[in-house]
Amino acid sequence: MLSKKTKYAINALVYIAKNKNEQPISVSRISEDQHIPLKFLESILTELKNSRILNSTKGKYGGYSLNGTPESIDMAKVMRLFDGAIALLPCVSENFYLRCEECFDEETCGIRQIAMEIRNETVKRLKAATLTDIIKREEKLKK
Amino acid sequence: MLSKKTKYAINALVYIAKNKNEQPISVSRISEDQHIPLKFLESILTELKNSRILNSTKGKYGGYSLNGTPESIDMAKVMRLFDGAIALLPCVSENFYLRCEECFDEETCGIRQIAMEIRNETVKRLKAATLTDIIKREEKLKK
DNA sequence: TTTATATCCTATTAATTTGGTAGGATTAGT
DNA sequence: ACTAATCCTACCAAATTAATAGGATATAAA
Repeated sequence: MLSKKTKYAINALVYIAKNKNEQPISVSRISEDQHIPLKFLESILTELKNSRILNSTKGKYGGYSLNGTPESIDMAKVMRLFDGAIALLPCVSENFYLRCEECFDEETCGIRQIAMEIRNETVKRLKAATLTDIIKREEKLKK
Repeated sequence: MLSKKTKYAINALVYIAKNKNEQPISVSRISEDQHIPLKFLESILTELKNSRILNSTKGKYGGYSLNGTPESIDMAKVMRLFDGAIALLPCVSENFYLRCEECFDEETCGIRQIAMEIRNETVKRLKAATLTDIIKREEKLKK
């Protein structure tokens, strides 16, 4: 399951991407439009900024804008930032590898192999899910 | 991520499946062999029994045995029992559907569609991961 | 230079989930 | 009766998740 943080983050990013020709967008505006608790959203956007997914400008008329193109920001990136590993088992995680404690021999573990296949498939799809892709899908669904 | 409960459950089930020609297998034996805390395992096996995945026989020489064939028990079933939904979003869960609170219109939600595709793929693979399949994979990997 | 409106920073808290224990009642084979 | 097993109810501790509080700092415009 995605955490609320990740969902909020993706919603906020999509929102910013949709309005990216405008000025930087303020936390309070996103908070109201997307019904995300203000202070919570603030901390989320700070994290996104710290990991260089967003830019920020301070002061009046300031706010947040995408750092890269909407094609360069995908769900895998956001999930990993807020929820950590995507894999079902830590021992098959690309970015957050940990040995499974209860596992005797990693190399011959049956469920590990399955978890690895699922991770490959899932990561592939999450990486394809860029902001652009998400917005395109929404437009198609609206017809 | 799979919870420890799910991992313990799968390990225990695989263990029982491997020794299924023997008498029913006791919690304490599985606990020792698989390094799973006794009382915790007890509660896990009780849940597996309540949902008819295991049979139990009480009293001396009692213990647990598979209720169905090892082909009929798969990871999807076990995961759903202990961790709930497999899907990344509650609104695409087959067995634990819940409306996404922050979502305005489910029908036109871009990330929902992505989550649905991932769920389909993941569930397919988890259902294929029966006890038999897991054991076969382990045997292959051991060579 | 004041004011309005932003982000930034540090800390704290509340709620939920996860992982695990404790202690005894009940059942059944020898 | 004894032994070894499941069953049952309750409890607890640690970790994670979801937020809130309160102010410091920066910036554009009046």
